[in-house]
Amino acid sequence: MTTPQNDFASRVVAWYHQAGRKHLPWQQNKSPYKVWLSEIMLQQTQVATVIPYFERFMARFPTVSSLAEADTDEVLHLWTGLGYYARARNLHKAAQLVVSRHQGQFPEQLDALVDLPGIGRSTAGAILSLALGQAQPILDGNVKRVLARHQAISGWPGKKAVEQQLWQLAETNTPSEQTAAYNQAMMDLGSMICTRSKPKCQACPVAEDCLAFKYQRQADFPGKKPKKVLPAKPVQMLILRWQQQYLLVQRPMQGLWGGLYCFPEITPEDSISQWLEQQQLSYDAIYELAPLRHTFSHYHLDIQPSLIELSEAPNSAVRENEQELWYSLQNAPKVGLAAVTEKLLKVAQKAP
DNA sequence: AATTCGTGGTG
DNA sequence: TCACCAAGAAT
Repeated sequence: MTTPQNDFASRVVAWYHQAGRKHLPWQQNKSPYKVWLSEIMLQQTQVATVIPYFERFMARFPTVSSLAEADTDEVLHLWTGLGYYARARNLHKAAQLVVSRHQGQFPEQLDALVDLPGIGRSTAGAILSLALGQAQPILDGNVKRVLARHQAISGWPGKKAVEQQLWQLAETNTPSEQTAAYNQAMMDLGSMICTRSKPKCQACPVAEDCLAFKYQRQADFPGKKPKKVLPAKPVQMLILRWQQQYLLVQRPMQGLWGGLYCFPEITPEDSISQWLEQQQLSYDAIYELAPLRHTFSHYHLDIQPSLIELSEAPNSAVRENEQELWYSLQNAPKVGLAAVTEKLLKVAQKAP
């Protein structure tokens, strides 16, 4: 076992062996498949949130080929509540490409990995370094924070120039030996020590030459994203109930909640009774449920849900060319739902 | 290059 | 209650 050639890396690697995380589910019997799946789930998502999803996913799809053969609906079903559903759609496509293009084996070259949907440079670097021991740098949010503070890189990493500087640093700091330990250590340092608030610099192996620590300007790095006032979008959601089943309509694969099954939506100006008439649906009662605000990264969705008790069996599709289904909690079909849809289903179940 | 993609935890 | 944002990639 060779010691990393640069002093920064050797301190980081030594710290990893002493205090790094080694018992996460995707670190056991590491494989490119496990590392890939975990890296995709962990994008913009915290470890504690991911763990149960990862376990369920691995239990159902233990291999890349089993994932490739699955229905997209079932993949989205296992992703329900995790968010950023394009990750699941891309994961599924990439699995099929690994089978068709690479004979079921993960490619071991960076470019071939980046050519798969949902895999960018950092995720590719993580797969190659963590699972295969290749000397590839990574640059996730944790690494960005550690490097930005250590070298006092100013500016928001969302800016291309800042990102390029950080990649340059990542490349020069990443050792050619023990790269897996180094990369894992950098992520652990970022999430456990070099936290965004109240960093534990006393426990940091690279605090002695950290510029942010030297000047006590940890809060200044990395630069913050310019804040904007989120717009609010009002919408009515129609919860159509017939014999304890609820009408859900599949959304287009592109865009928000792509491929998920959601309640029909109308604008706040639209009349529910007119909409029902157009759909040739008759009803016993309409209950206006409590409004709720669901906040995305880029806007607030102000939802006015209405529970509509139908009075006779629905006979036709709500719209042509759209998948629809009648969902019951007792016999739930394996399709993808947004967190809000799940929440409203439970609310409706309790309502009269 | 700046936006678009979710959700739950945290202070 | 609410702003902030976490193991990014695609467009």
